[in-house]
Amino acid sequence: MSTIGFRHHNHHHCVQTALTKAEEKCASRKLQFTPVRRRVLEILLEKHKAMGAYEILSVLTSEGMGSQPPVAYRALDFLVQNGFVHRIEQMNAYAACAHPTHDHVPAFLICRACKAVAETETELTQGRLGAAADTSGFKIERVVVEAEGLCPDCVGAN
Amino acid sequence: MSTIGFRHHNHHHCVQTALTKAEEKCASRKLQFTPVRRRVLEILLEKHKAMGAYEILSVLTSEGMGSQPPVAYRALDFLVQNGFVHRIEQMNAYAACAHPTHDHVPAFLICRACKAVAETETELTQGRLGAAADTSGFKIERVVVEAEGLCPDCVGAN
DNA sequence: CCCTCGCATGATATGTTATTACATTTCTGG
DNA sequence: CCAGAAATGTAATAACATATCATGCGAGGG
Repeated sequence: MSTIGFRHHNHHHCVQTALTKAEEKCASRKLQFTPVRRRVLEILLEKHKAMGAYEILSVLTSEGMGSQPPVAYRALDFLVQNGFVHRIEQMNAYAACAHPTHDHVPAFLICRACKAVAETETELTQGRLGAAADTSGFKIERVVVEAEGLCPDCVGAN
Repeated sequence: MSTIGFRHHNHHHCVQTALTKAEEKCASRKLQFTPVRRRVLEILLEKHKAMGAYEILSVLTSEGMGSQPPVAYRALDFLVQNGFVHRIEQMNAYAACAHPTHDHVPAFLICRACKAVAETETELTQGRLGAAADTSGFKIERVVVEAEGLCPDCVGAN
């Protein structure tokens, strides 16, 4: 899979596509794609950046969709749970999944200058970590892989 | 390097050794290994687990070494900066480094049941992530690799 | 010797992120 | 239509982290 996130593209189109896919996936799994959940995903897709829960909440509030933290956290939990959104641990923030149509182990490239986030993929049990887990008898269920550095634009700009 | 953390060992001995090493390293680099910094490292080494900043602070407080959050955070910053302690992003917690004598990229195995943490190593630019970075022109400076799952003890106990 | 500069600490306040708890409403399947 | 499950509304609070400014203290230069 190729990296997504540091390229220009037809954004309106990709937002619509992703929302439609999410709708279909929820329908087929009998999940409730409620207005708040839908709107939170849409906000993340539109912004195309990692956003904090309170940042998302403030958008919701300005639109009359709830003003208390649990509103945002519940929607985010649902979206993360179902693979539409990933949590970036390093930033305490959330970003729409770049390829939600298939199961995968996400890995991120995070620019420390402009905060852009690109998503790529990795394996659950990579080389050394997987080996270490095997050796010690540890059973890996989830991995967080997040690289911090400078994105192409910011490397140039210093 | 082997995984450390899910094995029994002479704990008093390893604490003392690590403290001595830290002392030496600070001396050689002209860093101030002050009482608070030393004690925070010692607390983490003794506990041999990831601890939150406020958990550490409460120990310090009970010993009369300061009671305000900045006391703990400053000491932790120093210890992290100098490679004596790692921050576990997923847990908002801190753990003493298992092999502080050489520079490395830490990777963690974190038990979701008992919260035990084992540290191993990885490369800055592993397989797919490194490839993705190269392709897109992203310059990786730091990586966070944290696996969550069940440690040998908890796999057995369910 | 003493000054001062850099670093560490003390202390207060505040900012940011996340959860608990409980009442109420809406949806879904039988 | 009803009962139970799922989602939402709302208030309060917990947990994690930083900004700011005052104070102490030790090493090196004058």
